Amino acid sequence: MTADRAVETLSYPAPATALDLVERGLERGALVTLFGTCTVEYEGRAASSLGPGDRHVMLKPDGAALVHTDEGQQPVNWQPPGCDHAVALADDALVVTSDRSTPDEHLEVTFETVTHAAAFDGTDPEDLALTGTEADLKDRILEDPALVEAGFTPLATERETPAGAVDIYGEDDAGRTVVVELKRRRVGPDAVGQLDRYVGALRRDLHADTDVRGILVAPSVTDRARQLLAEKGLEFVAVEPPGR
Amino acid sequence: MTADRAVETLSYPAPATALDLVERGLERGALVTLFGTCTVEYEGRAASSLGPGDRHVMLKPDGAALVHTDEGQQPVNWQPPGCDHAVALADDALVVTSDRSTPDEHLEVTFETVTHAAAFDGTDPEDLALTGTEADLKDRILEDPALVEAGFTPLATERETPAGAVDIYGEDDAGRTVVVELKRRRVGPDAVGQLDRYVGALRRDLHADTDVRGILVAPSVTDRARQLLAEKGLEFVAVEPPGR
DNA sequence: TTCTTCATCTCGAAA
DNA sequence: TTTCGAGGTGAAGAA
Repeated sequence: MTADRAVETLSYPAPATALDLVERGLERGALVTLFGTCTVEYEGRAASSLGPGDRHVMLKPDGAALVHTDEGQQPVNWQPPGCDHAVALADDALVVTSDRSTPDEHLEVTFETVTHAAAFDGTDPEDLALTGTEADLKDRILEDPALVEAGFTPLATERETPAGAVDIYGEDDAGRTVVVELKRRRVGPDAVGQLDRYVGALRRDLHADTDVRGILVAPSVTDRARQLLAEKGLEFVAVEPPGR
Repeated sequence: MTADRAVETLSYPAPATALDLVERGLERGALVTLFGTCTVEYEGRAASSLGPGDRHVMLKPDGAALVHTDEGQQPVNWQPPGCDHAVALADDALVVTSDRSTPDEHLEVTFETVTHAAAFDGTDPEDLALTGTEADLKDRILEDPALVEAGFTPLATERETPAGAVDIYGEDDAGRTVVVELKRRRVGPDAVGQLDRYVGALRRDLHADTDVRGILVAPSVTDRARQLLAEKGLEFVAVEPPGR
């Protein structure tokens, strides 16, 4: 990048002109965007084809590629970070490709018209500070175990079992083993199945005379999940994640 | 939009000038992008804060908002479709907000410097044609049920049970009920739990003398999932999804 | 690398 | 509207 120009743009460029901007942008580690009429082909874990339309393409210096239409939060096509971007001319069309291996994946965007091209140079030193996650809910429970039930004593977090790591492992006031599974939001049947796997694994792992209780801690449960909890002999306690 | 200008751009605009472009762009249903130094605050299902840095902001006419850094496939902050975008000036800073209710969510991007602003007008009449999905795998099995096992007869798809809909419901050559759960990729313990829920629900639903087999059909399984299958008395058959 | 689980998951379909 | 499961899920942390 040049020190005095953090952005370089072109409107209605000739394909060769756009090619030059994109090539130089990728070369210097800029974030490159294109808007125009294009088709998109993808082949890799699956395969897709997208006919002509106006879309926004973003090529990131870390190798990520995103193709956005004017609708939806998710890109219509993409490539994850670590891909190699390339740009070329084919029959007067600008062709952008992004490839990777393991797994082999190929994305190809062919612009019949480039409406706009840009290369942005910038830095972002900041990390996102996020609250209200499952980790925050765990901290809240550990600070005040009575939120689960009076007399509950946490003994370990992320305790390993043959079925995976338990969110909070502890015991109740009668000395019975307690497995707590945490969810930051309303839960369905999948979370019950997860808790049941941990409880089952611990029942097999510990001595046969050990009683194991399973408690699902979340803001709320669906009807089907509640029924499943009853069938499996598991419990539910309503707790909101902190941080609003 | 004007018929002869499908894109409108500004480089290093004064805040008031950028405000004007963004307001008009949102008004006419254009896709609006901004690049510059900004801070981002979010509050809703969770809450987050992001200090100053250079980011790319995209406002879609359907109400989606995306904030991208130069790294990662996922936006660092976002708002789903259906939100109301607004833009304003505050102390000579350009402030972009995006709000929705149910749930109440608020996103606020404050630009200390706007490097670039653009409004794109376009249309996208095409739908993505995707192959290699679970639906394609289902079609493949229905065309050739012997891929599951010789003598397997599909009787229904999406058959409802108290635990949810079964991918393929059928019977084997001995007349036993068979529940097939399909996955387009290598499966872990979660898929086994899902199949087990369906099998359990059907065992309760059908007469007690009915034997119910559960078969997981996927390209491959993890070790832990295979062990879980054995514990639950469930089966696995390796089948690749078609397409490619 | 693979495995496992979380996610402001998103998205679509069905009830 | 809520519920449920798929997704080219992505991303993080651990083995």
